[in-house]
Amino acid sequence: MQFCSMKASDKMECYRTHYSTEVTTAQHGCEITVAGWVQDIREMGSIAFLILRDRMGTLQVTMLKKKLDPELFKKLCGLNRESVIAVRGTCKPSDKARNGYEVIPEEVEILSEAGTPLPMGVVDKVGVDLDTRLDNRFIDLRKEEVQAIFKIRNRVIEAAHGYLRGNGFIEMHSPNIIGASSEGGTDLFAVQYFEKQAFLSQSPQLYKQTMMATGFDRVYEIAKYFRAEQHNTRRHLNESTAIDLEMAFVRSEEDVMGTLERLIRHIWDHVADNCTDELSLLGVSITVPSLPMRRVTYDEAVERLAKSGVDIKWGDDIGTEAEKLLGDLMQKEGCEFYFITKYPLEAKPFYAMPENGMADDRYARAFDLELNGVEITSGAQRIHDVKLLEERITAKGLKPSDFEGYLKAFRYGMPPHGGFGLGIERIVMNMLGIQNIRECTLFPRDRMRISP
RNA sequence: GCCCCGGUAGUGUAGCGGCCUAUCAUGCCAGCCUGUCGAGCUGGCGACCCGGAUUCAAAUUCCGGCCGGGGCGCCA
Repeated sequence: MQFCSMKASDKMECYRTHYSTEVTTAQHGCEITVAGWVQDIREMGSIAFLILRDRMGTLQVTMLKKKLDPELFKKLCGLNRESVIAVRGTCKPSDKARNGYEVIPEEVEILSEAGTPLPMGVVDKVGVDLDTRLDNRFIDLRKEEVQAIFKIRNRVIEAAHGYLRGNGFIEMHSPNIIGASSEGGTDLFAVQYFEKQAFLSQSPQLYKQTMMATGFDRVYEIAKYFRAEQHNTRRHLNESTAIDLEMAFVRSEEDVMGTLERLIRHIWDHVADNCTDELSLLGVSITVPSLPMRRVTYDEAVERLAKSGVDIKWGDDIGTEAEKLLGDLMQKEGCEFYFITKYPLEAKPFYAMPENGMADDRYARAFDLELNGVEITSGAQRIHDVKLLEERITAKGLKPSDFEGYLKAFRYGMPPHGGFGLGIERIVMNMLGIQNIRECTLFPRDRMRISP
């Protein structure tokens, strides 16, 4: 260890030689420098303990009053909790301390003093409302269980990038500021764009489809969805994130569903392999789904629900309560994940491919992927015939002329294609059993909140 | 858009017409303690969202405002 051979110097040469959990028996007896946030100080008269937290965990700095410079003892014990410090000292093995060692300080540098009282505690033994936590998210995120959610979220996204790039998809970025034409189905946020009115995009749908006319064949985007719906629920955000993809030369929606289920399996696999600490911290065990995932047609779902006493008018979407009930029914059969396929055409957006390619078909080649009764993905084979697309736009009460920029991409060679959008917050929420989706995004945007 | 519910110290709560000079915990401040790790003990600090109204009396009832939570619809 090069740090072992380092001479003690008057000045701290660096703020950190080791993270809390990186210290091994090799460092015992050597000088190390550690840095982080002061989580707690327990002063007991002649001995005091300072718990220092860094991104890997916590460690203990032990101060014996008799053996320590009085100035240094006072300086360390007088710190406010959550101040940021660097401590240079000797690493001493100890079976009484966490991680099997403690740091006997020789020098401390106060890098930032925390004010008091804290707007909320990091390790206090009292509850904190989600709202208070979100108002003070920078402190909330100091909690290891909160960090665990985002470490797992990071792995989810990492897995998606890895799987998709490994399977010929290229990452794209579509504009978030769009002109008037939109896919419909939701309210958009209006923004002033110089002298014009513009909107925040509800999804990259029309752009990723446009990309199918280019020859890239397979694209994906970690996309932002902006939706101006006045919903106020535990599973909706006004700004959300999705893994959105589109693939060309598909024979049917089955090709898309196959990609989706393999992607999901890879994500679950990757999280299971790389997040054991985080999962156990959150008390969650996850099961990598086996393939193929169960397919249930819309008609079957409606029939099953009818048998359980919930009547859905054919053609209507399956409501939240019914969706939950179906989730319970499927779970009894051992299916956490299941597709609902063959939706009524009328229940799906204009770009969904009718089952037999006719504008007045009864069903669409569209599917949702459900996880424990919550929709995490919506997808379909898309219409690639411009005539049919225009008919469907009209049938939805929209004007084809408003979609001219989009339709143009279909007139000069557009292959059959399909795709889906997979909500990242919804994945994390349902994977980890989190009750409120706001916990799954750093700075959530909901009906009331635009800050921080 | 529709329908419920709530706002009491920094944080989380109890109180729901007079017993409130407002409970408890946590936090903060001071003191004691040589092995703490949800440390312990002693003392102290700190709050009824705002504006009207009712009443002898309002944290408590009513009206309005502001802020927030949840459900539905819609969706990821």
